[in-house]
Amino acid sequence: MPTPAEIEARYPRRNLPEGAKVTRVAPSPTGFMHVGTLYAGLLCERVAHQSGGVFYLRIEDTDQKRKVDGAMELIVRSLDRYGIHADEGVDVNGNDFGSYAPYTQSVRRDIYQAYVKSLLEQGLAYPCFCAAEDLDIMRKIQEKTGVRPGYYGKYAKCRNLTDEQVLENLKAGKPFVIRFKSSGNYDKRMIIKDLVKGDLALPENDIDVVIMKGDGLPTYHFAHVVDDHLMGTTHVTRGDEWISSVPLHIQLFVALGWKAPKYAHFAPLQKTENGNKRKLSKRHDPEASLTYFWEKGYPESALIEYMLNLINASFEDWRRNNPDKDAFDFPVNFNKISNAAGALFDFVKLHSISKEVVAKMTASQVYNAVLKWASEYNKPFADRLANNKEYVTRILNVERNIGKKSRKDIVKWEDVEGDLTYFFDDLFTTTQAEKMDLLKPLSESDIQIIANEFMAVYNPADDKDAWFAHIKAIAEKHGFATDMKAFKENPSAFKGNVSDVAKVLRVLVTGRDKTPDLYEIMQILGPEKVKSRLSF
RNA sequence: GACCCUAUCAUCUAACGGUUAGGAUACAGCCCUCUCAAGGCUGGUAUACGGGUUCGAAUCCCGUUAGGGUCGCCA
Repeated sequence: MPTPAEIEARYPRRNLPEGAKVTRVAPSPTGFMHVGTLYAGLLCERVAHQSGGVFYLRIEDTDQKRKVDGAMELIVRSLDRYGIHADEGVDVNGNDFGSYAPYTQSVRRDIYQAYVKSLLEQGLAYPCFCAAEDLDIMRKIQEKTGVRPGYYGKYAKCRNLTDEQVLENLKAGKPFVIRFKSSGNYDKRMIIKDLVKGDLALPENDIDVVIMKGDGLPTYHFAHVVDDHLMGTTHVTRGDEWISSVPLHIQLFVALGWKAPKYAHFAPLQKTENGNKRKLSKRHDPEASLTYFWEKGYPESALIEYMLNLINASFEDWRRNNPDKDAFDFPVNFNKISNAAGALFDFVKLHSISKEVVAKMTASQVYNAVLKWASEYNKPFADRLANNKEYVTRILNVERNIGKKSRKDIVKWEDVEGDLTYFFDDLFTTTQAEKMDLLKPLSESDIQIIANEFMAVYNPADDKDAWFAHIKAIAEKHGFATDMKAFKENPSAFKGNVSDVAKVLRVLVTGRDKTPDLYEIMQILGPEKVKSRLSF
């Protein structure tokens, strides 16, 4: 086992310029990627890199029971996918890169143990032989008698075992854990400076927490302190469920003679249910998992922009003033994180952001993204896309005026297939009856006449104005208003207006009464398809 | 039960003792218009409640209520 001095020598203090921040994201390999991990990762990555510092990835796998195969890969790929790249950490195969390796806690066992040993020697820690059942009973008694539950003060039974007693237990082969011998006074408060929450007055920790478990691995508390010291983390960013542990963590830093990092605790993402807000839960909420967003095909940049918006509300203004900049250029600020009570994960807002993001993409960018999505989640659709690249790209280009007033109707890649149905004969399944239903007030013979007359004059070579002139002419001939103002002033004088005539063509050609620009649709479909759909 | 945190439109939030309480999203209406979008314009009973402090409170203090969190050999 190395000595603390040897370890310190192996992990020297980082030599970084003034103000450079070192942050990390530290997920557990449970096989579940929570959106909150992306949120934290994005925040930390931005803060570190915008300050000229270091962002690293650490795998917190001290709970071997929850470890899942392939989880490492999921973590790395997830972050990668959203453009969050660590300077140090592990790769998809779990291999380390960076000079503070290893970055997987279970591999750092001897490091933690060296420090545990040192605390033991200083009398700042002790072995505890209490069984889980004994602790349960103790807790129940405490609850019943109304005392604060926990292993502290007179309830810390193993705290004052003599060397002989300890030796005896060890000889008997009794399992044990190592506890920190706390000198804190619960009735005293300590001021904790938090970058997000401000100053907090928290009671000192007086609980003799477990720092090393029966399996020889550290608990989160101990691993956090040892790793963030050795790896030189300057800013610890994590969920605010950790706030009440900060006094303990500070205590541990002091006991080990180290300087504690700065802390930034953010509130977890919430959702509403039955009128109440609650934490997004991995058990109950599919949208808590990043895989949900992959399955639906939310553009990565949309989720990133949405998260930035939650991190700092000023992102919106920044985006409006910098429409063409990369979202990663947005300066993220700890102090402006104000989701004090926990922000609701708002899909309506995400959708609005996503529409903007997609509207800024070119048709071929959209095509590629949809194809990539479909290859994984909708194979038949992927084949169709691959076999009709130019055709689909043309379709996606309808009313796509980059930088100008572009259509904003695609939220996520999943939506695209449904918008394409009437461009393919085998997907175009609207029946004659359904069409007539959509055109309801008009009679079938009226519809037939309009269709026939349009077919007679339809020329694919016409430009849009000429095309529309035909529709107007038909409208006029049959008593439909061509002047909207005139129609509005006296609707009863007309059979309808031009839009009703256009609607006939729209429904016959597409099977829908709401579509993008009909002229462009006809151009893309080509005269053959247009004619066959207009004929009865 | 103890301790901690939080409370502004439906939602995310701005305001850090002086604003007609601002913006975005959503919603509604109007305009534009071959439909739908997009775009433009307009709109709405927001400072949880009750006390203080102050010339002046969303902002500071106290209490109430409501939410969230922690009290594990899980992180």
